[in-house]
Amino acid sequence: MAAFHSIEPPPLTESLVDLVAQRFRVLGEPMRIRLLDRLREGEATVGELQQALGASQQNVSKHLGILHAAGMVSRAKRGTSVVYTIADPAVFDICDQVCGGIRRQIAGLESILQTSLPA
Amino acid sequence: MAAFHSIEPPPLTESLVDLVAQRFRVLGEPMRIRLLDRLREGEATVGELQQALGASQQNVSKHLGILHAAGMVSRAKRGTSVVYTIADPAVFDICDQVCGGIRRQIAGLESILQTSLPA
DNA sequence: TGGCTACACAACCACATGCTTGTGCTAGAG
DNA sequence: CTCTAGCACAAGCATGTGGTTGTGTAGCCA
Repeated sequence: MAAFHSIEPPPLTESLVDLVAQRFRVLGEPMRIRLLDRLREGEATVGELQQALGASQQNVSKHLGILHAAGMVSRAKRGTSVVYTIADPAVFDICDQVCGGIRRQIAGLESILQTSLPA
Repeated sequence: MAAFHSIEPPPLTESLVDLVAQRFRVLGEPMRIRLLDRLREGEATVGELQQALGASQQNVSKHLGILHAAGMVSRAKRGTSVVYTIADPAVFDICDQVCGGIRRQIAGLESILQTSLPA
C-alpha cells in the first residue's frame, strides 16, 4: 500500500499511471459528465436519464455501464427499472477543481483581452 | 461569469461540459501523466523528459504541445533547449484526488477478497 | 559559413472509442 | 402464458487519437 502515498512524490508505478489515466478518460466524455451532473440531483432510472439528456437508450446504458465499471455509479433494480446512484461523491470535488482551473484560465484570457483591446 | 459557479448546481452549459471533458481527456493519457509527474520534481527540457520517460523526441514534444495548449505547462527557450514547467499546480490536487478514489476502490476490493478468501 | 544539436510541425498508419442498429433478457401487466 | 416495457449486450461504421517517420527551423560552435 505504500506505493499509493502521494505525500512524498514517488515515481508513479506504471500500473498506477494507467489506472489514473483510465479514470480520467472515463470523465473525459461530455455524455458521462452530463450523466453524473444529472445524478447529482439524485438517483434516476435509465429512462429518466435518457429523457433528460435526449440520447438513445442504448447509448445512455452504455455510458452508464462504463461509469459503473469505473465504480463511480451503482445500480439497483427496482421493478422493471434500474436506478443509478452516485457511488463516489469525490467525483464532484474533482469536477469542481477542473471547473476552477477552467475559470482561472478564462479569467486570464479576459485580462489579456482587456489589456489588448482597450476599446 | 455566473455560469461557472458550482456552489448551487446549475445544469452545466453544453460548452462548459465540453471544456471539462476536454480537460479530463488531456489528463487521460499515461504519457502525459508521466510528463506531469516528472515536471513535479522541477523544470525540465524536452531531452531530459525524453530520457526520463524513454520515449521518442517527437512523441514527447507532441504531448508537451497538448499539455501546453491546455495551459497546464509553460515553455521557455533557454539556449537551444526548451524548458517546460508546471503552469497550473492545481493539476496535482486533481491527481491526488483521483489517486484517493483509486485507493478507496482498491481498499474495497481487498476487503471483499479477505472476506471471500479466508485462506 | 557550414555543420550540429535541440525541438516543433505535418503526414501517415494502426488502434481505440463513440454512436447507431439490432437483439436478447428480465420483470410486471393482462 | 403472452405481451409489453425497460434495460443490457453485441456488431458495424465513422471518427478521433496515439505513435512513428520525415522534415523544417532556431540557436550554438568551429
